[in-house]
Amino acid sequence: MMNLSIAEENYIKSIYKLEEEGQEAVSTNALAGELDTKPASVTDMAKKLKEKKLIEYEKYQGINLTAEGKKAALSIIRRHRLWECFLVDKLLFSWEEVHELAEELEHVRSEKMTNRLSEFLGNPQIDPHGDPIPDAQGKMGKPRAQTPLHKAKSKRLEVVAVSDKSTALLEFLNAKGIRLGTQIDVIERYEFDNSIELKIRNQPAFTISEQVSKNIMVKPI
Amino acid sequence: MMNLSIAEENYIKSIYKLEEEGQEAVSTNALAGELDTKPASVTDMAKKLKEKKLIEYEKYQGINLTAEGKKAALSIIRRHRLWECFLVDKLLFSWEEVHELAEELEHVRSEKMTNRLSEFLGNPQIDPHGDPIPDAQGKMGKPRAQTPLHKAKSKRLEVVAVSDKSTALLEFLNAKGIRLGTQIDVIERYEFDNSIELKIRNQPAFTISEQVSKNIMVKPI
DNA sequence: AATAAAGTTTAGGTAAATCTAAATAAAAGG
DNA sequence: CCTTTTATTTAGATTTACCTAAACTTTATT
Repeated sequence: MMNLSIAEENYIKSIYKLEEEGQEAVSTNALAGELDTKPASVTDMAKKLKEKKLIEYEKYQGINLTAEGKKAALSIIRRHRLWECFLVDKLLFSWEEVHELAEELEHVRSEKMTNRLSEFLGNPQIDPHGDPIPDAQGKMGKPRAQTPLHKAKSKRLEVVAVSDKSTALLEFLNAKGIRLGTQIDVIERYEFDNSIELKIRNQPAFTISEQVSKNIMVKPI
Repeated sequence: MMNLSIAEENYIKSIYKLEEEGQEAVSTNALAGELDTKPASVTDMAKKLKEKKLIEYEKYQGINLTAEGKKAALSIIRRHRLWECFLVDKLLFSWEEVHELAEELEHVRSEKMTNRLSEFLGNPQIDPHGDPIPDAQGKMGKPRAQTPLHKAKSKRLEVVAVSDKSTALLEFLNAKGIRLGTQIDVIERYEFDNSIELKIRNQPAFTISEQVSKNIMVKPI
């Protein structure tokens, strides 16, 4: 596999993420937003990654990963998620602390180390935020059937993942007692602002904004 | 503590190493050799590190770490050696494989993570090559009394550290059955090329070059 | 002490990854 | 369908960490 700089790896990862989120072709602007950089920088990098055959790219037509690009992305994501598992399971970090650290650890590229790490952790299938971990061949266990809470139909739900990994959201969820596996009862949906009133276990009901419910992935039980 | 780039961290680490090896003031050339770069680049970086008050430096007079520079160095070395322990103890790498990987892992700068890693490993005092690990306050357990094998006087010795961490040397030592704690009997010293004939346990005697014996640190038993 | 050799610095340049400002293309709205 | 808005690209700078070649110090040698 090609040797990618850290910057290149970050671009590949972000393109993969935006494709996953449903963008047919990833736009320069969207990518700049995701990477917190400027559109002009994205255009520059797009040319380079096209040169390396990691993306398909035509002026003004957006970006898509090639098969090789996808492979690279999955390898980076694998490393990222395994390190998150390590930080939570072994170093006892809580789930809101690990994303930033894993952003750095993921760039240490050694297949041998990655595979040993996986083994050491018991070959985990999902990371602390509920996301599936690609295997050594780059095959990603398809996520369990899941819907963002704001679109879920049932009243009884279980939290299976969180799509926003920002410290802010995860700390909020901690405070509310929401984690992976938590069972939620939807009490009321307010059309006005799309907020949702819900209840978990024996605690008093509380309300969350659409902003939050969009990022909680659930499945019915 | 200041925010250092990876390049800056590597310079600091190398300066520390050369100072330890006895250089009163570290020369531009020596540092260029250590970092596998060119003297002109060292001069450039020296100016920057002086600006940041991490080194003392005057044109043509060589380089020394300031107190702050020393602190930074010890923090990097702590991370490096803890990761080496992790790789050997937990991921079951052998001692010749871990130096390069730790060179990358060491640049992930998080005190919290470093301290948790240390705890997770049982607060080890020495790394897989026998070098002491600085504690969270940057205090380095002074190495046990040790001499390079080529200067040792006694006939019965124990290996306490290896100063060259190159894969080549460590693989050679593996092949010969020399590791930390190994007991060595010196059979003969040949003045001609300063090679040493030695014997370990029940194995047949063999000879090592001065190049090798210089890098094996021993203590008498 | 003069000169040669070795070590170090300066000057000027390059590549990667950014940026701003200006130019250009695509999309959206009347 | 023409114009305005939005998105994207180009051009030209900047920063970091390098480099080479030439100039300059220091040290060693006659």
